[in-house]
Amino acid sequence: MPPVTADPVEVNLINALEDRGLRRTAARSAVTDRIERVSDAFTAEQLCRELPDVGRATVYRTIRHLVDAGALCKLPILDGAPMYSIARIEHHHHTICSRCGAVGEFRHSTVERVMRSLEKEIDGDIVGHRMEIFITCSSCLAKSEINSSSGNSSVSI
Amino acid sequence: MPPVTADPVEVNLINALEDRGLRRTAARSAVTDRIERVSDAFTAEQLCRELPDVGRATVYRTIRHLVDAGALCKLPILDGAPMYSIARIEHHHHTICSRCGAVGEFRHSTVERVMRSLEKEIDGDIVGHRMEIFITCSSCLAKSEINSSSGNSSVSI
DNA sequence: CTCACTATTGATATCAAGTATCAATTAAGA
DNA sequence: TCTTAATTGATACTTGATATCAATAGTGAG
Repeated sequence: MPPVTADPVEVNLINALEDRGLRRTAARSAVTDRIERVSDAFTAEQLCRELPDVGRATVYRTIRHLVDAGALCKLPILDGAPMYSIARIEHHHHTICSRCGAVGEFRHSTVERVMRSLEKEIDGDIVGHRMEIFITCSSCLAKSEINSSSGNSSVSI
Repeated sequence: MPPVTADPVEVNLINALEDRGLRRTAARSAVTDRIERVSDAFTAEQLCRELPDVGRATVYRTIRHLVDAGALCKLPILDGAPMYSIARIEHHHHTICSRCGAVGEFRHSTVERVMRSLEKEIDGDIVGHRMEIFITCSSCLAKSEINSSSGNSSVSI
């Protein structure tokens, strides 16, 4: 079964910054290039470690610009540093693997229908919503099957 | 229109701690009593300020025990300190007023149905989900109506 | 191309939330 | 009451993130 996807948009983070009137600089390009190469969600500290020649302040500032531009999603992580992922599709929700932390995006019309039906029941005006689905992703499932068939039970949650 | 509610369970935080084999102490009672009196969501720092005679470490520890016991929900706030609210109903989602921060709980069977239909499409096993609805609550709506008709705009966000 | 001006950078200091430490205290069962 | 282990809280520390500000580097005008 394929992962749930929907209308991926072209990702060009440095352009997203220029569209907001920000200059194209070496430091910003280094940050956006790196983010585009990371397939998973990442933390700010992680980026700082991978870009030792870019100052911490610049990494944090660039991330903030990208979130403001809507090019990055800040994921509502409960513990530890917040994580970010590229917003590849317009309005979407996230799947988060509770074992490896891999983040996926999905869009589902039923979620939007739920919102409309809730509108009648909620005591106030709905201005937005957010949904995360916690999963064990297929590669983690595969790993644990290998481990359990070999008698090795080293899966940590 | 009434707020959405569902089967409120009796809340007794100190008992929730005792059920987990933790002692009933003056400091813990002070913390749980305070939490039970707070109607809204709160932060750890807020509790510390309101309980100057209880050590910070104890406040943080007690909150963690309550979350572990399932008696408190840790809300996934994107910016600033995480907030906590009493888990009054079994499995539920949250409404968060984006103006005043008031947190409500709701349960909706359609959300559960969405999960079941997504199960077929997601690339992995679903192990949990979370949903937050951002609203402007009825009292904030009322305030802004009063202000716009009287010209007084003292609403603070 | 050069100049002038402003945005940007990044080392550093600082802030804020939260945790670890550990000696003193206290709850609770024998 | 006594004993023992749990609990407390002052303090130091860790971590994530922001503020400051002098030095640097884009960019548009001339």
